[in-house]
Amino acid sequence: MPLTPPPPRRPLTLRDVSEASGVSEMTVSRVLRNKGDVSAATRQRVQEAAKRLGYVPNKIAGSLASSRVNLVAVIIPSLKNMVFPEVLAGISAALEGTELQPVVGVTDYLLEKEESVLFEMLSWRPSGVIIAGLEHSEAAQAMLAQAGIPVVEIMDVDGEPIDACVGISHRRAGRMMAEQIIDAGYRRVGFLGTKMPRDHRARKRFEGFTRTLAKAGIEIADQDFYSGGSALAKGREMTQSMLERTPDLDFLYYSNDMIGAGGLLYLMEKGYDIPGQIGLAGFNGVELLDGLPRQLATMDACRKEIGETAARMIAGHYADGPGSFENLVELSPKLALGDTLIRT
Amino acid sequence: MPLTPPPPRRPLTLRDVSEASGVSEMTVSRVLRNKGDVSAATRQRVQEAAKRLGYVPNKIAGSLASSRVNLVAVIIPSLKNMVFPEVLAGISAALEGTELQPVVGVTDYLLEKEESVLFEMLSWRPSGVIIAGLEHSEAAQAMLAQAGIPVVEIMDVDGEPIDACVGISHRRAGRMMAEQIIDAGYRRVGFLGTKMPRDHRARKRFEGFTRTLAKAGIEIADQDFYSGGSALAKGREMTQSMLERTPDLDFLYYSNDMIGAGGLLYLMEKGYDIPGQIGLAGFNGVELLDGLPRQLATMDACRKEIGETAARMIAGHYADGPGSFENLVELSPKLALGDTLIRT
DNA sequence: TTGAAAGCGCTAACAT
DNA sequence: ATGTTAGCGCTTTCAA
Repeated sequence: MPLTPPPPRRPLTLRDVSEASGVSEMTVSRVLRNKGDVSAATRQRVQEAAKRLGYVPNKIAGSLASSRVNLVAVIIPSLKNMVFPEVLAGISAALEGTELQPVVGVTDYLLEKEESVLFEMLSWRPSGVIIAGLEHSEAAQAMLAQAGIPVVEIMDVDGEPIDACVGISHRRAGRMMAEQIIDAGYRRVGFLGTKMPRDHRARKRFEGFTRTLAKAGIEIADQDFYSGGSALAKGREMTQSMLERTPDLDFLYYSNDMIGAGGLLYLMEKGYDIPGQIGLAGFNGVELLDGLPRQLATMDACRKEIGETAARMIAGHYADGPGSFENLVELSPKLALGDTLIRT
Repeated sequence: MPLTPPPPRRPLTLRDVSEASGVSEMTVSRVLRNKGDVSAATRQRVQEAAKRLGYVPNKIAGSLASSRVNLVAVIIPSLKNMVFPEVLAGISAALEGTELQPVVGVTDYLLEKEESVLFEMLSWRPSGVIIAGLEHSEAAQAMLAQAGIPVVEIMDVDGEPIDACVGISHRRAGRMMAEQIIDAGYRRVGFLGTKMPRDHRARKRFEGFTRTLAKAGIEIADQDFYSGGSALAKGREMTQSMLERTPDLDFLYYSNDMIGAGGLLYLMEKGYDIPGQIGLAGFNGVELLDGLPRQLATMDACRKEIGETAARMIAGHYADGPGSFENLVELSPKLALGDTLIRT
């Protein structure tokens, strides 16, 4: 009895579907892409054959032939910092319904790695690039400028974008928080942050913050920077040691909510009166922390909106032509006073 | 005065580098890939020309010609659950130094989306697939089986893998926790979890947990499931309402550490004696929570190790041939008693 | 050590 | 509505 031949180890091609359906490769291609006019009868035969065989189109070949790659390169520093998955969610949401798909590359906050990841991604000839920050190596800037595709730099607007840009001003965010703190009457302010020379956004917030305090005649009374380890635990430790060193502080500004939460938990345990005796604020507005005993004052960095806007810029470039959108969008971080910063 | 010609809008090709360096395309290709013998002099001229022009190779064309795509498709349910970025970190680490690169697809815990993401990724002809879970649609299973590339299903080993598999047994994890709780003398146990019919791993833990309790003659005294919202806040709310409903509970088992942390914070505020009056445990061992006032009992799901092992399986397949590795690896979740489960 | 020819699997453009 | 032809930019293979 004749056996059915074993399934081929070689991936199927359009030709296989063409032969199985008795229709030319070109028409099969049309059906599979819903392009051009194909009679309902032919369409059905082709679809049936493709499904029966389990045909998966080869996008490598398709992209080469059409010189269109429906990928958007998204380059971010990390996935462990909740901020970036949220930006990504915004990007995915905005790309939903278009042909475009995000592809993520991670730099670990390393400029050299950013460069190599960028090179790698550009070699796939994506339709656009969304990249975190405005600071890149010269080579990276050259690549982006030469790529001939829309480039959106996100998260930060304090600098010179290569092409388009959407984000918040971190200098302004630092300034806004400083103003709140001053208005609320705090005077002995400590700063706790990350030891990340590469985190330009944190640096800019710090600068905006200290300058605004300085204008009001206030100097940072103490500061400390950590690296590595669990942020919650670090916030705890740093808060403890800072208050031992400088007991008369009446406000602590944390460069992210996670270490702020650690500080909050520590101070509550120690019986500090918050925000009377000491006020607290973080940065980012991570929903993750909503269930803390007190709601930490913070500032929302508009992460989802940034992702959505950036993605719409790229999609718009192809749908409505270049220049169909504002190419420099500054969003306004929203202040949330929570329970740890006295209302003015 | 003659102007230098404007930079071409068209991306550069090998041909451009060939012309600029006066060397054949083939030799340029050899230099750029470090393949075959090229004289040092030629090599240098080519590299110089490529760098000067800012040439970025076209991997689309390269992959089509060589029919090798150095991409590993990684398909996971979400990026917001810290677990998956950690698995990813393990994958990236293990792929470092190989030619292979991970590319991530997200399913949002939806089987249909998993299917479409898988189809999309397979159409790029990756060198391997790493996919979370053992439960897939029939079509997805067929695609994976037909793809002709190594497939590693991760996170879970309770089921039938298509090809290779690495993870923990969630049934066993549930059982282990139940045994600890029983040994510690707790008898009135409540369960708090996520309302995710698609989260098979949480379901299996729950099953292993309840069955083991049942064997010891203990029935779950109360249970509740949430969906959406901040996990910390939900843990808080659910704990409160459960204890109002069933005040005599002496243990709460949470399906993840985040809601467990919410519960812990709530109970500490209310002045419960933990773990004397009531014991607590979560699941996952998220480092994120290391700074809590008490260390929550939990179980490490070996996330990084899972990622590393899966990636090594794919890399090994190409480096040392198929069958060069164990294709079914069960890791042992490590129990961490913390401060919320009495030691026996 | 270098080059020339052929073709990867598909689609744009042009027939019919 | 369907088919044919000619590449897309690279790498494989073979020849020099």
